[in-house]
Amino acid sequence: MPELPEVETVVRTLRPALCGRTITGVRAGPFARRLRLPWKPAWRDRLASRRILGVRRRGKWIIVDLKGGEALLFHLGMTGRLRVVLRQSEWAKHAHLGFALVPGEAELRFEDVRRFGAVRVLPTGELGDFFSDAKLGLEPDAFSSGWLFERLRGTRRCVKAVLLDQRVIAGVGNIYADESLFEAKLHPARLACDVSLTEADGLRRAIVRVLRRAIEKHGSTIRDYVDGNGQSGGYQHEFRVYDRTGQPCPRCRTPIARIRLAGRSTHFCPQCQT
DNA sequence: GGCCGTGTTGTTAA
DNA sequence: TTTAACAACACGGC
Repeated sequence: MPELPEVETVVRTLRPALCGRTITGVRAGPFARRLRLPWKPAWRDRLASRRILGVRRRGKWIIVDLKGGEALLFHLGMTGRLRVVLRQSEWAKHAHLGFALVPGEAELRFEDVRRFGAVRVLPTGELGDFFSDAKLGLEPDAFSSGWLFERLRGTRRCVKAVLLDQRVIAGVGNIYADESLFEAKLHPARLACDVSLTEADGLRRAIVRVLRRAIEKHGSTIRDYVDGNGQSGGYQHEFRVYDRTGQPCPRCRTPIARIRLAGRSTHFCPQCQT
């Protein structure tokens, strides 16, 4: 499930394959179907002959910056994949779009089994408005403990629900919310407004630490996720609570519990997370 | 073989 | 206004 570490890994693996190349055409895969946001035919012309200047990430969005003031944006949703393959290679079953690249024989393919992903083209100058219209929150390494404390203090939601809210922190999803709360020894169902400044400080550090480790392991592959080269991640082997229901807590050996919170499966140690 | 769980985001309802 | 619930989607596992 692509969250910040997976998206960051995709960006890092795509960068050397895309930077400096030129998009020569866009084609639909043989099994292409309507995505959450339908592809607009006019976008093809806005991409044609554009040289790729860079690839970057904002939250869970992937931004491909193009010469001439256009940007190609991807969101992987739950099962989206973005990878570079040879143009003549067979289309995956749920491949929706292919972006041909020169020089060379490569093609950037967008695949998405469940079609919760999104592709769009925007003028680079409108990116700021786009993200502010979406009320996208701060990157996890860009806020202070005091800021997090204030954001938590102002709401009566569970602390985990706040972590998952992209309008507060951009990029954290279900897996890393659970792992960060374990690292911070915070119970996921704690009311956000009851989290102290000291606890908020620990939580901020935990989030940054967990995400950094996950990026070092190239993200987590549960089922669908692969990086821009089609490689799986390794952080699923480092999970301490996520998907470890009933297994001993790595700190105190108490069996990991699982509850439903904010509509999501939530894993935690009932002994050492309080 | 039908049903459930899976997680992200946008929409709807309370 | 804030918060929770739900729909969208396909597939693996039981």
